[in-house]
Amino acid sequence: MEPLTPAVFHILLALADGERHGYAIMQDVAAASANTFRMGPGTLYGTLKRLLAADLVAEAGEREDPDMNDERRRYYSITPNGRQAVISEAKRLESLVRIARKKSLLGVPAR
Amino acid sequence: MEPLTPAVFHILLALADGERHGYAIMQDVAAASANTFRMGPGTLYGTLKRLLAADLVAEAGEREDPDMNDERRRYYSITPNGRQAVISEAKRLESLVRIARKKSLLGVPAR
DNA sequence: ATTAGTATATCCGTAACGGATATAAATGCG
DNA sequence: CGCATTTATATCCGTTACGGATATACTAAT
Repeated sequence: MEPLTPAVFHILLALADGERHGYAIMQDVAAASANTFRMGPGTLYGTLKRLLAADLVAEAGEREDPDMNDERRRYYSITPNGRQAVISEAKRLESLVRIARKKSLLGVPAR
Repeated sequence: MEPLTPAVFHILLALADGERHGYAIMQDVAAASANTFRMGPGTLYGTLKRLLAADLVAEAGEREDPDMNDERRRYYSITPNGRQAVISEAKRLESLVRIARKKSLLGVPAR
């Protein structure tokens, strides 16, 4: 199944620490990439649909929070399969970065 | 232009430290990814053609080495544009890995 | 009330992937 | 030598994914 496409990886990464609705994922991705990677609605909802079918993401139950309850929102959470997929993709990327560093394409490791 | 597709990134990474012919790139990629990522000839030569058109890669002159001179081989080298593209893509990946680490998807930084 | 922002969804053209296939030269080996 | 395998490049084409445009409608702010 790997490697994951950038869109898939970004979505799973956004969901890794808690469920989110679609629009929030879009904002998260834009923020996380410092606006380097812009994911339009076509990509987002299309990808989300595929992720649901592949059981990497599941639709979460309604928010119980009485206030922040926008009827329109649909919440998504990452599945065990999805978590496993992000992890192994993250490891793959890590090893690519390591190779890039070995070839002097990157500076001192920043963390 | 970014993000780069995995195929593009792998090819540029393979060319980053010296020119190579197509088949050698394929082997390099397989080795670098520990056979995680297999790039068939369709992807390789198709992508190479696009990279040539985009001026990220250029066809290098003939090998002067008299021995290892397989007439069939076509050698490719990375262009300044190509180098700049791998570098910024590598930085992008680095920052994604950093985010993944922040979300506890990765273990202790290995280097 | 009207505008801007939030939120989801589909359509569809384009680009990219990637397996299959073709071709042929170089190499290894019994 | 003769033959199989590996090396090497190339194209074709079906399938998938991306991503801009568009549509719809609810919410929030002034």
